[in-house]
Amino acid sequence: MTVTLADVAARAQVSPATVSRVLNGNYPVATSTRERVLRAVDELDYVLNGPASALAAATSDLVGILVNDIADPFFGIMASAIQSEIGGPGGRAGGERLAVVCNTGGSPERELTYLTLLQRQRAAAVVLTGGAVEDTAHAAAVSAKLRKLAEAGTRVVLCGRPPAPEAVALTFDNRGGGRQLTEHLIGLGHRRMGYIAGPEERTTTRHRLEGHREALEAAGVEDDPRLTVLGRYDRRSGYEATLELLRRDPSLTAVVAANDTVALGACAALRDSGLRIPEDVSVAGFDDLPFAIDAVPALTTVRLPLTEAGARAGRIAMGREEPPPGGIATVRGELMVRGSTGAPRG
Amino acid sequence: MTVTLADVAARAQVSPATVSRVLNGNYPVATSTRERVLRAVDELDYVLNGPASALAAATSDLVGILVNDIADPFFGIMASAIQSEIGGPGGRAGGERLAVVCNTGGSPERELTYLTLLQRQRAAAVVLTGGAVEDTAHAAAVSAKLRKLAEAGTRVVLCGRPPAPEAVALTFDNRGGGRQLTEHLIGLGHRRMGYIAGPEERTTTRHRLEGHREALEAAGVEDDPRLTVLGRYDRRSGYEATLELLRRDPSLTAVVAANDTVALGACAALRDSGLRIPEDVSVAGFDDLPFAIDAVPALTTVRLPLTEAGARAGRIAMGREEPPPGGIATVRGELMVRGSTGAPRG
DNA sequence: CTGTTAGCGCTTTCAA
DNA sequence: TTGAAAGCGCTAACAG
Repeated sequence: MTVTLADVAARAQVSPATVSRVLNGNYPVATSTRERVLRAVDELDYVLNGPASALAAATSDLVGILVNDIADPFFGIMASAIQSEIGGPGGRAGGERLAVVCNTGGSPERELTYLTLLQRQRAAAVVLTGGAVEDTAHAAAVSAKLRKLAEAGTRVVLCGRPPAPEAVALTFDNRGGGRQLTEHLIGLGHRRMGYIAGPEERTTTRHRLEGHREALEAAGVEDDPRLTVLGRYDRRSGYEATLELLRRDPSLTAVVAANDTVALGACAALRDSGLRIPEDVSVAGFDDLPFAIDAVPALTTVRLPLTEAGARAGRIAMGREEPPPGGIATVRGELMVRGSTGAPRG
Repeated sequence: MTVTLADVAARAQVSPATVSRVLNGNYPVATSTRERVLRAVDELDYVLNGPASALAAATSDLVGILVNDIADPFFGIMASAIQSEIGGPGGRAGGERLAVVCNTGGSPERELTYLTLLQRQRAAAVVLTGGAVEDTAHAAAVSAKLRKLAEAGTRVVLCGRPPAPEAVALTFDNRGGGRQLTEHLIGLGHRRMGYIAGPEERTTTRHRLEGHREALEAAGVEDDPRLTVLGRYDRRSGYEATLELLRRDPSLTAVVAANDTVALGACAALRDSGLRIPEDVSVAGFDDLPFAIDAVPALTTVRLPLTEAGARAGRIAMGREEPPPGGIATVRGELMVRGSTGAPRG
């Protein structure tokens, strides 16, 4: 019913082995033979059987990219960059790799499930993006999984995620970025700043917050715990947290958000409260996603080179670029000062 | 070296077939036997070999989701909804399906490549999202591919894409949405409206534009071809097209954008040109992505139920919901009137 | 409810 | 440069 390699071989009057060699292009085959085979492939409209091929070769063309939230451009941009370096020629069979992105939704269980599924598929490589969850048990489970994947020959790369001994890592300097941002605000004269953090157990959350606190401490500014609110990485969280902060301290002059999306929610809450940005309250985000510049006023934020980092992670995953020395590279953010931050009122 | 099903069978003192049955859960097995097997699986840390399993069963647990631009939340939101209905228990082996998203980048070649790759993997289902490219040759090639996939037992579902005889389709009523939007503007008194369209060959572009023109015609408003500019579905395109429209006709009183992202760019261009929204120029978008409400002023747009449609497409792809009668369902958009549109000046 | 027995379609030594 | 043959690890009849 479905066309097999044997059918192609028969038609091209060669052995199955030869067809396989032509298709994989990793073995010398006479030009005339190759052409005959290729013609037969075309005529029969043959499509290689991936599972069979993967079974025999003990490795597949699958490359998995794990993201926490596929609806968030932060991940979409990275995933796109990673994929752009993976898809296209270069794979084993037929010269193509199947770069696929898997959405964990930020759930540790789903992360593990996807890792297992990719392991089951004998994936050629796996790239994990974004912050990790800091639960000890989960971290250990992920580590164990990554180790097994690596042992089975799967290349494991972390992108925008803290280093792990089992993998090559391109890490974002979230702490440094957070520090720069708060230093900027302190430099403008702010002393009472609200901080809207992400989910508690996420490394990204912790590092950005730590940077914020480092800056406060270095400047001798009091770190009032009531001015920090935990939330999620979405707009709504920014909106609600801002109202809460305003309730706790109506005199605050700035709001630092865990990321740009949260910052947008913060802006909306401030506007709805009749406060002007930045005259009454300054707002800062993080990531510099494309929409940050379209906020009104444009958002002061920390630009993370998502595309560059993703592309590099993709190349490393494909073995087309050397991993950084020690297996770890830190990618820094760049402070983008725009209209949403200014001197405090009064 | 790597643990196989036979190892598990030996350890559990049963036949390989029994282990397989336990793992696939699609066959009666005595509870005590099952437990013994499960224990052995655990003890040996066994992971099923996906390719082997797919080869033997002639189908895999892979479900592919094709998107035009993974960095665009329009697709991210749909993909997330689709995945949420697919991942999790219910699959064949180990009860899990591998829902993966593939980023075509809007390229017809990559679309075809991914389809071939998924065909090669014997994917259980494929969901194609977003507008199609209207090139005859490409359309034919895609049709042929979809037919082959369907013949091979892969379920094919289109989500937010025009219907095709080879598949079940949930189509967005882009034409109707476009019409509503322009009717709304005409109702406010606008007569000179600029239109920023998407890429020429995309069905989404054409349908939305057709809706716009239908509304103009129905109201007897002149459709000046100079007021329509083609572009891409991104912010920059909206920015540049708006400047161009302003150059062509400084008296225009409204700009209708192909989607929200483009509308954001249009807003930026208007602001940079010293024009107020909506006092000087009204702006409208399409899709109602999360950030639309955060624009200043909030964007008037057409809300598309991306999450609902995606979830439904996912269920249909899994065979957990009946396809709509005739294989086609039209999903309507809802006009969201917000602050970015108002009566024309003067 | 469980075991036996053939393959699934391809890759890859090993020979020629 | 090509062919023959032996599996890769699993599933699915078919018996029992």
